[in-house]
Amino acid sequence: MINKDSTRTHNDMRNNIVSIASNVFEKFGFKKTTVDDIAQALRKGKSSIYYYFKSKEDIFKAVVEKEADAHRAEINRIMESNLNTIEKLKSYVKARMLAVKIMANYYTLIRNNDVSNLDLIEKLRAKYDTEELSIIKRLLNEGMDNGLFKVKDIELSSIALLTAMKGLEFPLFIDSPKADNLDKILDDMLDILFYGLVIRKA
Amino acid sequence: MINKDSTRTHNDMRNNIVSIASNVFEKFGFKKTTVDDIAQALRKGKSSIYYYFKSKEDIFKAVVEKEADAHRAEINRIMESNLNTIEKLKSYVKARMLAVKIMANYYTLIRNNDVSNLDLIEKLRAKYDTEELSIIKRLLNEGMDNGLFKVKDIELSSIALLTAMKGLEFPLFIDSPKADNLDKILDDMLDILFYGLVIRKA
DNA sequence: GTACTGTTTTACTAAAATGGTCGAAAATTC
DNA sequence: GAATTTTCGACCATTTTAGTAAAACAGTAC
Repeated sequence: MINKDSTRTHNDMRNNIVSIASNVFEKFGFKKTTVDDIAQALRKGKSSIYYYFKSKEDIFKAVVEKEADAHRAEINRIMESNLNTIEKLKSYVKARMLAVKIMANYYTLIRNNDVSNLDLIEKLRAKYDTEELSIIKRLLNEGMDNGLFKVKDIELSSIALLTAMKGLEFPLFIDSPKADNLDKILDDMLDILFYGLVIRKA
Repeated sequence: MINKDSTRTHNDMRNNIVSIASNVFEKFGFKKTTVDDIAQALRKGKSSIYYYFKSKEDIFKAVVEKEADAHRAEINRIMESNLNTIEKLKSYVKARMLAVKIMANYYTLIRNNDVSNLDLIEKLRAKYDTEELSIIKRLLNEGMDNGLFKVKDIELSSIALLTAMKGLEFPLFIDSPKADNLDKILDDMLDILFYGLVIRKA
């Protein structure tokens, strides 16, 4: 029978590996990082890693998930705020674009788009895209409920919005604007985007 | 017969490769950079690289040499200035410590000190150390000539000074101080170092 | 001292990756 | 059109890497 202390230290070790692996992956990227690199940073043997994780990909997913958690916390803060739905959607889009920085490892993998990692990219994309669509739908539904939005097909509009944000990723990859510039860029583009969504009030 | 234009474009291509390779080596380090990485950055096939360079190590040496040239230009500017020899030596030491940044690839190789690269490190170390000793000796000789220095054994003092500067590299590796802080740190340490060298004037 | 558990390490394997070469094709020059 | 230069695909030998199994180690309980 596993005692609770050993479970706790097991999880402590897993968290330690994830934390250190995050730094190593950020430095070298998924492909160029070896499990031995991570082991050396931990001052352990490579095989020890496999005691805690199934594979290199398993470690990487845990790293991305930890980063995603930080991003989710930010999204939840926005969703539960007292902002009207337009402001919520604006804040959400900003936070989502900043995810490029918070979820650094995930976006680096996507940016490099190395053909050898397509399988992993697709797995992760599917997972996080589903989450994003869910959030966008909640916001569009909330807007429909309170009369701020008029959307004929929430499903299609959600997909369109997500696709638009993904289109914005590329310039962000290339040229990291300062935070205030990012705000201005997004404000301008969101005002244009909303023009077709918001009911005009006299 | 090679015409001069083809020699020029050949050299242009070599310079282009060195320039692009410099960025790739800086990003990934010598070991993790593959020749294919460099080729992809150049949008050429890997084999094309071998038309211009003998080996991966050959490319890296050319990269380091290009960085060293920038450093040499700075050193020559100091040596040919009208400063007195004490000020020259101070300026030299500062410039040399800044070489950690200018010769980024060389120092990154040394910092990582991966056992698999020891042969390459030793080759490069021998080359650039010899240059440095030569410069330090010139300065000490100049100081002896104009009475500003009193050095019993120029050879030993040169080696001691070079060793001291190498000792300073490590803290610089770890924590990149801002330029003005670096100036202050070096001024303080140089004043202490010179205390035993400069003839006291009444 | 023995038994057990959790963790780490050593030795190993199969597959993938890499440095580098060769010959042929393409592009360029004269 | 021929000569030269440049490029690339296919290939090879070697090295590296992800991952595994078994052994060893450290700590704990009795």
